[in-house]
Amino acid sequence: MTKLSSKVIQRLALYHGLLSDYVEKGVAFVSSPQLAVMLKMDDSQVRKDILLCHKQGKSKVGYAVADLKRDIERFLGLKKTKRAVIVGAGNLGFALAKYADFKDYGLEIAGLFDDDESKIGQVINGMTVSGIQDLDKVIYETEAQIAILTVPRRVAQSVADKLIKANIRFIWNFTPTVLSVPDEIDVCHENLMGNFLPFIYDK
Amino acid sequence: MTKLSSKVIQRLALYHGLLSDYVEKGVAFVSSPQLAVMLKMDDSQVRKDILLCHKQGKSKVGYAVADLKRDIERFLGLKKTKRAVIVGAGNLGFALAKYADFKDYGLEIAGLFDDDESKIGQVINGMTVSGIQDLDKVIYETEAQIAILTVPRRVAQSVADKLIKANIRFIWNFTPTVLSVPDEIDVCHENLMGNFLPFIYDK
DNA sequence: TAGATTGTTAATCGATTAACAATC
DNA sequence: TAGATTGTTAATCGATTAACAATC
Repeated sequence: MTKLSSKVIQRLALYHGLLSDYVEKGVAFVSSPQLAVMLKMDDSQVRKDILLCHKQGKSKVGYAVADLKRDIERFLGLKKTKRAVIVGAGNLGFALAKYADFKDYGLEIAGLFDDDESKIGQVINGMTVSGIQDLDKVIYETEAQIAILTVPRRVAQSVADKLIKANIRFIWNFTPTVLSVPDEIDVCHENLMGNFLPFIYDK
Repeated sequence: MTKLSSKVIQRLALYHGLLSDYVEKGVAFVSSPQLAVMLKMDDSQVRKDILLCHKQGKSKVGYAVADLKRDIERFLGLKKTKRAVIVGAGNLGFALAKYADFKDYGLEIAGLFDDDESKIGQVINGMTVSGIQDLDKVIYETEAQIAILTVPRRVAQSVADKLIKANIRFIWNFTPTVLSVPDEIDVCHENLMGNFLPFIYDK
């Protein structure tokens, strides 16, 4: 199969979110023009994306909401469990630790870490904040492959180095720092301000 | 001038961030291949982007760090003050209220709001949490055009409606909900899990 | 000079949009 | 039936990459 582009995956995730809402409202069918209007996009794009994972659209009525939702979940592997540790127990780390929607995507938080003594031992969402010294052990025991990096920028690179030594494969980077990492490590840089700038540029 | 694509703006913001680091380290010149390696991209892309705002590259040495940084700032209007209110004083709202980097981009937080009595009056980063009933007044007085939405998903749409009535033009949506808004309102949907999924898909 | 780099054009690549027959 | 929608191909559009002369 041809490799999926990031954009397709992102769009499928958006459809999936809308479909969850429709399921909740008890709507049985939804058409590509309907989805397109919600997302302000082209309806043939929607159909093309959906065809990647779902072959049962019905003329005149559209797609069966529950079936399509399930097919997107399978296609994107949303039900597969992915274990992650959160490093940095500041407000952002706490916010992500409490983020209920992660579990809809199979993302399971296996630990929450900080090097600040005053934070260690705090309990958030049933999880206790551990010291950085326990990082290796927890990553090893839980087989977590993902690290969510929410530390202050000045320590971002050094913490990333530690994570890589502890065998983390994916770093979800919420700091504004561009990390230097070996090629085999995937970094998802959550460039907040960069994402937002295009919206206010020139307006 | 032709309209800039989002991608170009995002890349310029990334160069800008790297240039800040170089300024701090006292590096005077940086070349397009150097920047390209850091960001794992093509060097001719870097040159093309830079040419949009800076015409003084030097053969053999590259670009003057300080000058290029300044030119990107002017080009993207980073020094122009943009006023925003944060609605939702949970962990994420607090994290963003404390986010020091916003001011590098001219984003000024003019207020922090919540409808939870126990949060109203709390002080964060020199700012006091106000009740939602004060939203209209503060938006009017500060002329804030931007709202950063960090409320729970179930109230996201109704709070967005309030914001639009209060004359907000841009909504930076950190909830997982796709908002329905009139055409003249710009929504930047910070689709966290959607951004991350492409990185772990199939791996 | 030799070699590294910019500025710039041309070629390629991929993503989006338009169009429409087939379907119910 | 008439009309709305899917599935799918073709056309368009835009973004990325390759290539290289000019520069210092």
